[in-house]
Amino acid sequence: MVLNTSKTKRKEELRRLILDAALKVFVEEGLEHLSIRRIADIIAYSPTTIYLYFQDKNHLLFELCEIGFLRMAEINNNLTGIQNPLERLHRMGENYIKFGMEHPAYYDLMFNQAAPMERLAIMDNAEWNSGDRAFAELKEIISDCIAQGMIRKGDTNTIAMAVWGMVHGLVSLRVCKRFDKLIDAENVVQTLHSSLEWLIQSVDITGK
Amino acid sequence: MVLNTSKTKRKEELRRLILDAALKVFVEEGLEHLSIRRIADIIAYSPTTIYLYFQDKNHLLFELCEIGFLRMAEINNNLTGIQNPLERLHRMGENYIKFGMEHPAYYDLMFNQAAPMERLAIMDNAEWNSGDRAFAELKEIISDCIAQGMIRKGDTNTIAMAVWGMVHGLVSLRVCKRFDKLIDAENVVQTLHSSLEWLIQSVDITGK
DNA sequence: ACATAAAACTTAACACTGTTAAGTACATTT
DNA sequence: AAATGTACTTAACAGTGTTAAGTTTTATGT
Repeated sequence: MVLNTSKTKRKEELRRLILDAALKVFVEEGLEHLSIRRIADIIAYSPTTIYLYFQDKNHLLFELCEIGFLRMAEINNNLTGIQNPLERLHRMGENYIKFGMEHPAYYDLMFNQAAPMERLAIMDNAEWNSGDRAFAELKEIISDCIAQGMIRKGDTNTIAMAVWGMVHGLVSLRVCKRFDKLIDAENVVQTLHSSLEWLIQSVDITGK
Repeated sequence: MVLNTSKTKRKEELRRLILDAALKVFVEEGLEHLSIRRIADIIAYSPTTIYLYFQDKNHLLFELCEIGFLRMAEINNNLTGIQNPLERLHRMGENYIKFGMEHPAYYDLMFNQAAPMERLAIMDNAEWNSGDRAFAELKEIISDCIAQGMIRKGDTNTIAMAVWGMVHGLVSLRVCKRFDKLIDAENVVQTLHSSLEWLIQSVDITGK
């Protein structure tokens, strides 16, 4: 069967229209205001039409997640050129923080919300390609760090989880507003970066 | 005005009954199944009665959070007796993981969900006592670690955020099921502990 | 003991939510 | 021109948080 006929093209166009509308709402007004009916209003179709293009809301949210991962990959383009793997790791963390601060709605959806993952959980043979790719990239940098004796040795998966965890924790607590009543509001983002720096320097074993 | 009259006592009793029912539902069936009407059914009152005891659902969820913090504090009772502050920190992290694994619904509510924090955000003079207490305890341990030259020096707030972040990140990603498609399911919890161990040992500067 | 006042609770409704079964309008094919 | 198939809509179901208004129960003062 031939793809990219004018039929499938028109199908793809409306699909994209739905995603764009969804994106607009949840970026500008937050995930709690993103409803099927709201999307339908914007694109001037009936709510049920959306179900002809997405199995259910979780599937739609998963697609928004995927778009988020693309945006995140874009930000990580500035890693090329940094030879020192620990510096790469640091910069990757900085990018992670930057992404979380600039796109809190995306971040929440990609790493905190249950909905998008439920799509994956249901069909248990499905793979999480975006997650896999990002995690593999992280593991490669960590392998390099170990190979060059820059961080403590250990199982790559274990360290990758540790490093991902430590950066995600900072961003997640910020996005979920857990620092708001504990840390002076003006300094939170600055302190986020300081925290990452402290962690990277603590993990660095060169010259110790 | 005298407190604890039979009037206020009966008020407190139903209040407690509501919280207990809410707790039962959200622990056994998850936060997404916790509705005002569901609680009302269990306690055999009309849904609107709940609004005589809680301003809105966010306030109720905040109270559940507070109960969660009490449970967490209980788990941390095993810290007394550990003199070495870095060991205390490690154990505190272990407790954090344990709590997250045993009470994922609580954990999600306490650290990921927006709803309970919105109660605090609205009335901007309100303090987050549970959070303050836990954060202060963490900062004290970190002060001790610094004083005894066990971790890199730095601003206490910065390091407290870093340490909280690194443990929360691990637990949060697990509770939000972000490891499920990346790490072998049987080993996740074990790897969580290994990751924490790697982090603690990396942060430890004694004997370097 | 009884009228009055106050507290406790319920009914009915509003404005939403995701989702589905059934039906319509239109374009394409035979 | 009739039949098939695609694209889309209408109407409804079962659920959500929340509120205004009304009812019932309890407590109080005389």
